[in-house]
Amino acid sequence: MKTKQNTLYVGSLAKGLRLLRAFDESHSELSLSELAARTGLDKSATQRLANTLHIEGMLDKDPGTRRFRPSHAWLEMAYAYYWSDPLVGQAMPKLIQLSQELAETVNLAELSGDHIIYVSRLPCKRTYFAATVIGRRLPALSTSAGRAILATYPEEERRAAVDHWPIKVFTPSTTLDREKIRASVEDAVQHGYAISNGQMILNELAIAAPIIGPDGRAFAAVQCSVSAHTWDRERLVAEILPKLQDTANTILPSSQTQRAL
Amino acid sequence: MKTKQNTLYVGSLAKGLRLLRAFDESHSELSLSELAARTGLDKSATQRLANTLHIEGMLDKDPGTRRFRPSHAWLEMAYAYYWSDPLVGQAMPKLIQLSQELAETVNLAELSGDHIIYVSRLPCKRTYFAATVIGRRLPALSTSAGRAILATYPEEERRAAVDHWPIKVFTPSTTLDREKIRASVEDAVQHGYAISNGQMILNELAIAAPIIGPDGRAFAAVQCSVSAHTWDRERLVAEILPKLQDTANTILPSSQTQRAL
DNA sequence: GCCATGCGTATCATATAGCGATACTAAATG
DNA sequence: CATTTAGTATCGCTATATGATACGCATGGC
Repeated sequence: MKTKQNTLYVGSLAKGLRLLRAFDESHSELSLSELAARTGLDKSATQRLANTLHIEGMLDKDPGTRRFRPSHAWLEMAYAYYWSDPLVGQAMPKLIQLSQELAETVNLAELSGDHIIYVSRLPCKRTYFAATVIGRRLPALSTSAGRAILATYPEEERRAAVDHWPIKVFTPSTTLDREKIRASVEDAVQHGYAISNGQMILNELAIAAPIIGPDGRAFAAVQCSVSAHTWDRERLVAEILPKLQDTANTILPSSQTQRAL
Repeated sequence: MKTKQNTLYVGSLAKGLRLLRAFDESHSELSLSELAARTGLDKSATQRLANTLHIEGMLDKDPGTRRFRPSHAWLEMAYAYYWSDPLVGQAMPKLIQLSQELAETVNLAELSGDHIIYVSRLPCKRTYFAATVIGRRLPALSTSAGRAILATYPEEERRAAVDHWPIKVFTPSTTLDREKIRASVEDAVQHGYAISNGQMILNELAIAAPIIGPDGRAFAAVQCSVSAHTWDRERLVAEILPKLQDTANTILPSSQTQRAL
């Protein structure tokens, strides 16, 4: 571990965090050796760190299988997060209102580097599980929210982002052609909203409007996703967009607060 | 730090976690010295640990004020949690359905020691912020969900819990009298549901039905909270309870999975 | 305008606390 | 029953975290 030759860097803590990050949607419970394998740490280190996390209540341990799982503390962290994010407090009542009016799933997404992360989700219809829980991180370029946000950036930055930000395949219809993405973003520049089609899951239509800060830049967006079986672009723009934009426009991030690295 | 004279315990990691836990609803952003004060660690340790957490992306740092805040990673942890909790996947579509039918706020709460924690929330009406976000931990005895869960326990355990589990005052009408709580729990034993009244916030009525496992014990509950201005106990029982119980009954925790310490 | 205070940052000698090889135990696998 | 695999425990070594100290930069009181 020569991650940093920095005296202000505590390696053991960093390793512990590696263990926590070993858990994700496809690794929801891990044994000691799986943990060791996934983190690249040796068995002893893994043992000590996992044990510490367990004692400190960050990992639950099944007495039978001896496998580790995220504990309730992981949810408490989300709770603490919410209080620290000035946007959420502002937005929440308005999002509830919106979801009731539309009777469709409404999300709040924030930019997080070159990804977006769903900060709040108000599912109104049955959908796949990943669409109902908060905290999902997706490549910004592959989402309507990401494109809507990006569209508020100066041209130079838009270019660079479309050229370099990551893309990942989720469905057969996920757009991989960066020129098509560029067109979609530039379209969003013109109209002030972005639409995506089957990027994350087939037959899903999503529309997003940016939440624009005092400097003209967005770092969050309100998004609504519906089924392509019952909706099309025209109806989306006619029936959903107005309220969506109204909502986005009334959410003004407290000026001094920008999410910094 | 003589937290544990245990060679399987990594103190630095534990201290790092202390820093994370220093953030809560009333401490949403902290400076270095506040962190040091709140954790009881000295300035140097705090500096090193906070810096590490920052480098590892667990804490954001405002370049201007140099204060730390929870990062988006805290939400990603919730996301990972959700995949690890077998109940949530089961329950989510049914909760969405229920909230649509009732047009009232529906929550999923799990027992976590002597507290309950809100695992999923589907707000349908404007309420206070804390009621709209997941991860809130509350004394089980002060909530309808906690009482409904407790009511599925054998008499001996119920007694002990009502005698010893913590209570905290939230509103002028929070019940502090343990005998009244006992009555409420025993009532839930009889009827299979619990009602609470203004425990967390004034003029809030809540009703909860336990999700009962194969062993007859519950460790989670479906809860619905409404305004006492427009609802009363009778209507709650007549109009909400049936659907609430139906929903709770169709959620069966996969038998082998019990949340272990 | 200047000094005092408080806070964030950086440095460094020291010993403690984390390291990882190894050995032990228990439970699966064939 | 032999064999493997995974979890648990031990222990001497030294790399690593420690915390006292010093520095620089703001803020604000006088």
